[in-house]
Amino acid sequence: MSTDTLSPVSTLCLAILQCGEATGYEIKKESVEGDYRYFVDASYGSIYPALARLANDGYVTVREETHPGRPIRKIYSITPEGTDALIAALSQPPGPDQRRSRFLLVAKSAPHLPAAVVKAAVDERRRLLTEEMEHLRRITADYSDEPSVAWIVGYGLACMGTSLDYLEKNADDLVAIAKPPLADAAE
Amino acid sequence: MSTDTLSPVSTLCLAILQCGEATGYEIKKESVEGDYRYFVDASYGSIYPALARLANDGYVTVREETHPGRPIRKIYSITPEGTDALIAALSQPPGPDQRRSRFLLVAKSAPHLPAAVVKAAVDERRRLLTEEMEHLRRITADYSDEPSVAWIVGYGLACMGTSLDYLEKNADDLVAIAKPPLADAAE
DNA sequence: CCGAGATATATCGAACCGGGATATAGCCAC
DNA sequence: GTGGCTATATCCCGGTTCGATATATCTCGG
Repeated sequence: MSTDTLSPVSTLCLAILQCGEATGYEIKKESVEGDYRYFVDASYGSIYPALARLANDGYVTVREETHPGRPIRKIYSITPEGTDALIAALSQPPGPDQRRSRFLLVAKSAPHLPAAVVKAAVDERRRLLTEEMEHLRRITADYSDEPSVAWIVGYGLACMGTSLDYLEKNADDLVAIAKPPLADAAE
Repeated sequence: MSTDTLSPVSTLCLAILQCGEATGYEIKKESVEGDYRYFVDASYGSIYPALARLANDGYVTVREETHPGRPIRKIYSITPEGTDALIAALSQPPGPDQRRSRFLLVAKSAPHLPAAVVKAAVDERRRLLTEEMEHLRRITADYSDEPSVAWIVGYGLACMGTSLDYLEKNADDLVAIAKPPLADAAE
């Protein structure tokens, strides 16, 4: 093993490949639209280099399919060494979740922002959460045979439910904190 | 305005400076230990270049304090243009939260992992969540005069509470999904 | 039926970011 | 008094993002 610690994207690629071979394009789609989208995110610029490194380290193999005209399809498969590396990587303590929230930055800055901006952010967030939860509920049926996906979806629904609930109950308080639109004489 | 879209780190710096002048060191501490740590994260390697860009664009000013021996203290203050840029940046729809969760990757991969690994991850996560919530409860009193911080802390506590609750109720199910330690004959 | 746009697929490059190493000088603990 | 921590900034390497580019098929609106 040339590197003892796998980068997050490399770990993600191995985890996806553990469920079956895939192309870089499919891995990206999985991490943007698929079951993984709620807790990872990766772009071409990180996935393809990561796959190249993994191939170089012997953790994945590549098989090329040439379709006339189209770019070469590079299909990646995990190797036994790759499986070992994945298990080793996932065996390390996971550490806290990392959350990046533009919305919470707006909330924190509410005292310095016009009330309309705060209100728009709250509404947008409520909309997004509602949409997301609907989507999760819709796909629950499709994946009921994969229990780990069901577990994760349940987790996501629980967290988003609480989030939405807090938002609906406390939206007015937050907007009230914002800078009142009329009295801007006093900074 | 030379750039119409601020980078996330630049936005963060402006948001912090909006509450008062600070050095790069203090901004970093705020984003790692302070009120912002739950939803952003930034390092020296991103903060200092961002501050330089902001200064270059006229969004912040720098004042230098030379203490004998120590490195020069560069104290940054936001300008009116900076405030405008901050408000403009925060006025754009915030988009969904981004969550990076090593733990959920473990959960998703549970069928391919030894039960002990899954159990360790669950325990570690429970520990982290409990610690984090205790810390939040402790600081609630200190910041009761800043209502936006109180709002965010309430939000965080609600989400973490649900998270912990789901974890405690469903931990066994997840561990049960993991690969049983004895029967590893059939892959 | 023709062109606009989407889909599938990979690559490249510039800018940006993360984490560690480096420098320095008081202060605290042992 | 030595080693480690705090305060403070800078530099660098590798990893990451995001957009541009290439190209062939397929689909949809006009």
